[in-house]
Amino acid sequence: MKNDELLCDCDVIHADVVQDVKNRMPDINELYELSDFFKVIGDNTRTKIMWALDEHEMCVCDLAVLLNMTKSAISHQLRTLREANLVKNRREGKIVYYSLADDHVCQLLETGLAHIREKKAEV
Amino acid sequence: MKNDELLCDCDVIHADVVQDVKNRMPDINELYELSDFFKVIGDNTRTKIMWALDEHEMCVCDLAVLLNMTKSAISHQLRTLREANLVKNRREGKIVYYSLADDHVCQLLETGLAHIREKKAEV
DNA sequence: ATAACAGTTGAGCACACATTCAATTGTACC
DNA sequence: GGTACAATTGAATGTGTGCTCAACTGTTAT
Repeated sequence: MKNDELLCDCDVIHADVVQDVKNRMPDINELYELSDFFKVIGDNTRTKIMWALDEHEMCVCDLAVLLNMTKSAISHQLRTLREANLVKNRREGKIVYYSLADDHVCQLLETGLAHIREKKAEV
Repeated sequence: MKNDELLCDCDVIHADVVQDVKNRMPDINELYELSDFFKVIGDNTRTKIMWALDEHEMCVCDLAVLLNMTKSAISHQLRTLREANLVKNRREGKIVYYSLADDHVCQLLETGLAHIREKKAEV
């Protein structure tokens, strides 16, 4: 079976460039992890949670009140964020406090926001 | 109708913190744009396209060959990237060449990759 | 022990979205 | 004009995922 020919429906135009780029591309699995990582950030609820936690550590209830959502919904999203190493938590009795994992995270958000504002200003 | 009470299923625990964070949160619409922006980056195909374009400007056919996908699929994704101001293009005869919109984009990807590698090293 | 409540979890549903397929546009060459 | 091909587009399909709902866990206090 010639899978390659079947999938791509065109002739190679710049074979040298393609080969060169192919050689220099990062590890394919790392790219998977990278897009998955950005996918986690790329959700409105999770973005709001992260901005909130950047201001102050909060418990699930606080976040639920702030964003006007159920504890369950918040908890599900916090789990996703935790698994992506974006937030960390600490338990104090019945209450679990969440905060951003590190400054890295906040920095990423700021850079993204800067990009948006910049592009808007250009028009 | 008391929508607030219906949605959030818990008592306020740290009312002062919640109020304080609420006051300092960025504009809600800007947060929407921000998460949408990261959502665009957070796709495996688009991530691969961006890394490729970071190495060299390429036409749709080149990308299709490189990633072993149809021109149509690539073109759809390029449109999404263009609308998010992540890539730009120039026409030369029949061929349209794509490249990254600016260094900003590459920087974001690098930061994300650094975060992943860092977290992996911690374990 | 048991009641109360913060938080978690799993299944199910509804919606979003990446790819496919088929048709169309834009440009170059004859 | 007509053909060839790069690229785009719209509709349809199938998969992924965010929220809901209900049940459950962990901790505190009586």
